[in-house]
Amino acid sequence: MDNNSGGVILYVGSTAGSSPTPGSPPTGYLVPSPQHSLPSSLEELTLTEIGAIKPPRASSPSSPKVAFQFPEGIRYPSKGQSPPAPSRVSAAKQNGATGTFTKTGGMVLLCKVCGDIASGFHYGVHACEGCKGFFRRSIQQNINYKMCVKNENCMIMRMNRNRCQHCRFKKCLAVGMSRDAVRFGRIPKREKQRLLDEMQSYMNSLNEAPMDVGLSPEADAPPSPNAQEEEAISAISRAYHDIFVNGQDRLGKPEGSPRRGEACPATNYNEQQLNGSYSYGQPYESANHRVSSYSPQEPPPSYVDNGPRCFGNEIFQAQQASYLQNAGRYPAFEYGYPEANPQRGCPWRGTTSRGIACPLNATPYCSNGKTSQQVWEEFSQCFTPAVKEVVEFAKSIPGFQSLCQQDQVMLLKAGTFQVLMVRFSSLFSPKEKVVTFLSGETYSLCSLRTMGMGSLLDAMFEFSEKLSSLALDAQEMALFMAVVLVSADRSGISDVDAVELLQETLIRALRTLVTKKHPDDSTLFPKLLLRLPDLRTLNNQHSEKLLAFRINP
Amino acid sequence: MDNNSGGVILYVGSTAGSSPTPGSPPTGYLVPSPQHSLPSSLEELTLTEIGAIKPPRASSPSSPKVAFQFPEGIRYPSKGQSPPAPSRVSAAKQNGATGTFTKTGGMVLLCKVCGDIASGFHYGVHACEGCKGFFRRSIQQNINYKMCVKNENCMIMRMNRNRCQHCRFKKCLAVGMSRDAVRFGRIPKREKQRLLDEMQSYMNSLNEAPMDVGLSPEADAPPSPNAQEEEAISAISRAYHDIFVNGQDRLGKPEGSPRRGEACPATNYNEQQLNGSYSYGQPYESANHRVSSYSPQEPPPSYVDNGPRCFGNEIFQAQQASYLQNAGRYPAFEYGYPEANPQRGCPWRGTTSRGIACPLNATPYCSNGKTSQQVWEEFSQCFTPAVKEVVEFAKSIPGFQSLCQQDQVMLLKAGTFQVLMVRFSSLFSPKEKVVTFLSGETYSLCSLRTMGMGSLLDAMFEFSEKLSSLALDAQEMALFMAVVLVSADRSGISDVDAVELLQETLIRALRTLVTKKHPDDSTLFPKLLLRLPDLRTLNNQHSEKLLAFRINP
DNA sequence: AAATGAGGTCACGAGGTCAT
DNA sequence: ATGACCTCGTGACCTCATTT
Ligand SMILES: [Zn+2]
Ligand SMILES: [Zn+2]
Ligand SMILES: [Zn+2]
Ligand SMILES: [Zn+2]
Repeated sequence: MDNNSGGVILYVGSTAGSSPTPGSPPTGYLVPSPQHSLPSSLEELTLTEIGAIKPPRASSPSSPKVAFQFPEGIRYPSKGQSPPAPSRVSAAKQNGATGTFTKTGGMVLLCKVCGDIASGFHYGVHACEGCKGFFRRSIQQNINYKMCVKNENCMIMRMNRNRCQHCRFKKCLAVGMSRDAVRFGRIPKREKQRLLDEMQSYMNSLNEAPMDVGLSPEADAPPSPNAQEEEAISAISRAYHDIFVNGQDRLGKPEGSPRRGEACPATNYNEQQLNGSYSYGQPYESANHRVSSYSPQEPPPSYVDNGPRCFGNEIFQAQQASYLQNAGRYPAFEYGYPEANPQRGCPWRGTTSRGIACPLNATPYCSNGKTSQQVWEEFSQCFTPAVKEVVEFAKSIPGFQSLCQQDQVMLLKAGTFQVLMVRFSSLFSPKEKVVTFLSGETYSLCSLRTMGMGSLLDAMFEFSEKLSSLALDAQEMALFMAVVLVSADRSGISDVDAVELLQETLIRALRTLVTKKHPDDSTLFPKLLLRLPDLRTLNNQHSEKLLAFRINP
Repeated sequence: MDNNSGGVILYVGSTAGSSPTPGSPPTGYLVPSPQHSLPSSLEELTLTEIGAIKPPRASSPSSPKVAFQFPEGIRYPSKGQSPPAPSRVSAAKQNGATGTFTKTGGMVLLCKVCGDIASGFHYGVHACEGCKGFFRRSIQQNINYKMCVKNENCMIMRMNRNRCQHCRFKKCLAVGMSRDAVRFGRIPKREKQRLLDEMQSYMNSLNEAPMDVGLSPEADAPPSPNAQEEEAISAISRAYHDIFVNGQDRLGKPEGSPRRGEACPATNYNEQQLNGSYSYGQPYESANHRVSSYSPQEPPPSYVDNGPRCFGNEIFQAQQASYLQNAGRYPAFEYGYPEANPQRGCPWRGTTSRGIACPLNATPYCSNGKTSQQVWEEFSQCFTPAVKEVVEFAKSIPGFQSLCQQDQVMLLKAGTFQVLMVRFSSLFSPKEKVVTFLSGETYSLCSLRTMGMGSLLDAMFEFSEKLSSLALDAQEMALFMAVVLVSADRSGISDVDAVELLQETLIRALRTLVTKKHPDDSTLFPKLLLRLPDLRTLNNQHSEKLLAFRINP
């Protein structure tokens, strides 16, 4: 891959940059710069901001913004500069390393020596300002750096490049820096084209075969954030489709065969942990036994994704999809549940006995004989099959399985209800205040209210209304669900940082996606995020309701 | 993390381009650079404070040194740059008492570890020569300082920084010093500019002059759609400052006279509605008689604070901040240590009887005789004053008073705790797991835990950590608080649309602000929004905790 | 003319020094 | 052991030669 020209291609993107123009109207996430008209031609590609971690630097207001992201990741101070002049783009930089880097047709290159952002092609190699200066100094005064205190094999990275001059210089030479490798003047057209092609194919390869992970020639090239996003988007979209849309049929089956084989690597949560009587919902009080002493767990936040790889971006027409697809597909009995099986169409249809258990079926006449508590308990039970799907879906989120088991379980406990709420929100029809079942039957809010779920139902309707007004498509819905899951309450999470990291990645991916699909509506993304608090509250209300019934039937 | 490297910015006078003659008195403030004119009074004030801060520096009593011009930060001297101001300022050094510290565009930064004047950005943090050297020595020879003789929670300040190496080193790490965080080379313009802007906005917020925002020459007067945003930003920033910063002193007083008169227009909520035993917290169950089980009550938030002092972030680093602000006000000894004088500084100080009621004082020894419930109840009561401030703050949010009274009340009920959580989050020091009071005392999580607030406290710490990592400045904090308020649960809201509209406006304003201040960090805005779900959960946990005590003391 | 990198410049901070 | 100073390597920016 990158080779000769040295340097790792990081990002590119022709989507509108999301970095809001500083000072300019806020609306804009994305808003491509005015003067840059888009394009197809290579040269036109503008760097987009990657939503990344701390990235983009916006230059002067009108200039095309650039963004890039940083590979390494943990934290860095930002920096950057903003030259009024269009040509040289100055990027922001994170930690101390940075510079004005050039954007070659929309890509950011990394320093071949230390991985920092390259400012150009120096001494024959794409290098950052720091390494460039270091190399210059090294050859000018013929220095004799003092021997390496270690084994002469120090890893040279942005953060530690100054710790061993000996090894840094060695690395410089190793990657090919040389006084006579200099190239003057502007980049030859064909060279530029070559770079672009390379990038192009690199990007493509990411889509087709996400196995990039270790392929980078230089060990130090972290996966570009963008690639990460793309992968997350496609992996999650696919999982969504496979599991929630196509997989519908499996809903309720006692045992599920691993998704599509490959999609479901290994992990099997302890039945004790996540099963049986699910009590998703904020694990508060209960799960909190973690109290004082923190649990030891130390799962490495390593990232690598195992998830299924993506394919393309087809656009599924979401909710309706599953709705339609499943109609008439489930044999009622499959949901074997307590009582029998009442209505058709209801996702948890099989779970309930004739109009009893499934709360959604809880129309007045259905509540015969059962106490509210029973109904509620069953209500929860009904979700068992759907819960399993959520678990599968979770597993397919790139990075989710890298979390330690405990954390995976905690997130699922706290987030499953929320994910399901999103998933089934289309069943609520806010306008008419009715719940529509797969069977096509509808129940009015009023009738359901008699079950004692008044406020919860009101809130659910409200939520559904807001969500549906956003009119998300399947891909967006999928990403959003993933975000919802990893945004669940962190109580009981042992490695919060790892979760946050994952969350950040997914949020970024969501923004990228939403921004791409609705470049004209910059409010969509924030609106989506604002649904999260509502979901938490819904989750709490649900948990409480359940608890209330248990304590005080 | 990152940039803000932390540190307290102190503004010091500015002389137009006159590089301070070393040794010469700083008198020369004034003549602010063309575009930046700051109130001279302010400058003087600051200078004074500096003097106060470094008192012992015996020798040169008159050493408030430093003066500079406001950096040319804005204009790029394209050609021969002529840095009028010598970068390295050697402060008065007559007797040998001196220090070289850098003045970044007219401001002096304080050591994040001990509060002394910082000499630069060392190991990733603004630190003084002493702490820098101390940290260097600590990591070079891997030292094992002997255990702290106290509770490992020694306050580290200039005067006593050498008393406990263990705690000093701990503090160094806590504030982020690390070999991996070093930054070499010159400060990127961007960052410098950012610091300046922050200071600027801080200065502005100090002034009443709300309209500062765009004093820039060309600032377009035409009311753009952003006008609304701009207005919201300045109105809210001002209110924040007036109410939470200046008004601090009133905290804890049983009764408060209306803020600064004007700030408190008219509206007075029915005492019955929002008063006495506040029950902010999610109004769910309660507010709407909807539903079944739970009894409504909600308690108060818990925390404490002390105050005032923290403003945002970069600008004032909590403890130092209070240190600074109070300088000259309190007899120096007050800052002493834990043992010193417990009470002062605690906001609800006045509300409680000696060391009893204030939950934060609820260290084991304080909880004498009281039941947990009592403590909690009183704890809640303590917030009465702070709650009133939130009400005032709410009223000053453009558009808030346009909502119907009921909705205003509902939002306040559901959102006050959350606003307070944000407001006082700086009192929690996640790293050390302690809560710091104005008095300088810190209470460990452990001791507070004995009060039975375990999980809630854990969550609060977690939240504080996340929030502080975003390093918001005062303006951002203000806007965020406004957003938090209007993003509270909507249960019981009669005109949801109106609230949503207001929310949207505020969100937009927040984004504009954040984007303008951190053009290089596009993830900040989403990160902020992601705090909302956490706040909801915190709110619920809090409500529950309170309820639990009431039901089962 | 525009693009682009070698070199130079000098603001800055890591480390070392040494009086205290 | 501390911390005020000092030295020198770094790297953000700039200028200018070279090439398209
Ligand atoms: Zn490099
Ligand atoms: Zn080495
Ligand atoms: Zn210090
Ligand atoms: Zn100590």
